Amino acid sequence: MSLNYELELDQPFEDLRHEAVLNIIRTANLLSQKGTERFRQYQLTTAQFNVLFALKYKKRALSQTDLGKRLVVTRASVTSVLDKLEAKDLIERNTVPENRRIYHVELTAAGRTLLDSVEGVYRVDIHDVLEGFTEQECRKLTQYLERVRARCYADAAKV
Amino acid sequence: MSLNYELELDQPFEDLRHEAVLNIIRTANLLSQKGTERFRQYQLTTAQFNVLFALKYKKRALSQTDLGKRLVVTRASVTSVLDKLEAKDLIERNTVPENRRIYHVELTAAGRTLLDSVEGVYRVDIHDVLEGFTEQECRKLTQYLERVRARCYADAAKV
DNA sequence: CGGAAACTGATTGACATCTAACAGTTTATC
DNA sequence: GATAAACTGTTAGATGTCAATCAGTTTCCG
Repeated sequence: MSLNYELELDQPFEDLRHEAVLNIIRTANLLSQKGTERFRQYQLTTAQFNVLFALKYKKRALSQTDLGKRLVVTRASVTSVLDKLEAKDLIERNTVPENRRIYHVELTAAGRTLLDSVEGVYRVDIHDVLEGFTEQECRKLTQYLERVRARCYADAAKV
Repeated sequence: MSLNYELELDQPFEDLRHEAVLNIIRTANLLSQKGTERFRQYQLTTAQFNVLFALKYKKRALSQTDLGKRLVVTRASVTSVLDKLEAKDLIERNTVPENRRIYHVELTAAGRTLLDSVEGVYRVDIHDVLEGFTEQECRKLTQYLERVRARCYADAAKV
């Protein structure tokens, strides 16, 4: 399904770069929406799932700031999402004697159990969405996107 | 910049498909953020810019529902964004005698002037971000993403 | 030691988004 | 023609996000 059709454009895209950028954003939105629907079946939002997922696979204790960097979100957002998860007893904030400014965020047993349930379906969804892609094509797609991100960082530094 | 590095993963991604999906979302977030910063220089949010842009290039009169479909957001969201734009006199809601349920949304002169200013810089940004991509590579990237979206639609229908 | 600077998490206010529900209008159907 | 169904825009409430700010806490230097 091309964007031309979706956007009701009379003529094909005049600008291949513009088309590519819009395609990236559009596809990400669609994928996010798909995730949102899936997570809702478990009374989770995407932000909440992302936190649980990050906590499950962390290699070291994470503070709220760490989580924010990991998920590319501000500390304020982390606070808000953790409040919701804490209210559901899915995570806990543990004080750290060595540094009284921070909390180490951890999954509770309930949080781990819930995440384990969602994760299975989540991984199936991922594979469904990229069904038909060879390993080579996955790598190529990833490489393209890494190049785009590298340009974003370069531009940001330039400005 | 690979996601492995960004996510502080000790080991390379075990799952190429998962890596590709996360790359799509991550890259879109970065691009959106870049847009947000740019638009803010003109006191516009991304949603507001999207509306103005759609209105400039529409080929026929658009109702609020039409705008929602075009931008892939709900009618409720359109109402909210239009309220903001109308307060700034950038758009207007015109009643339609033939159908008293709907408004035809149009740019005001001020709205068109503002958009014309932003659009120039916006297009430069787009090209910066995809600098180094050949036409062939842009097409390939777009094709990959269209395939992903096609799978999303297929899956949604299946469920 | 002591004050300045940096860091952390929380809070507030603005925005966008969604779902669900509502009221007015139009269309369809009997 | 009358009633039901569908459509349109709005509103209310929830969530997430951000920027900006605040209050502790820690670190860094002089």
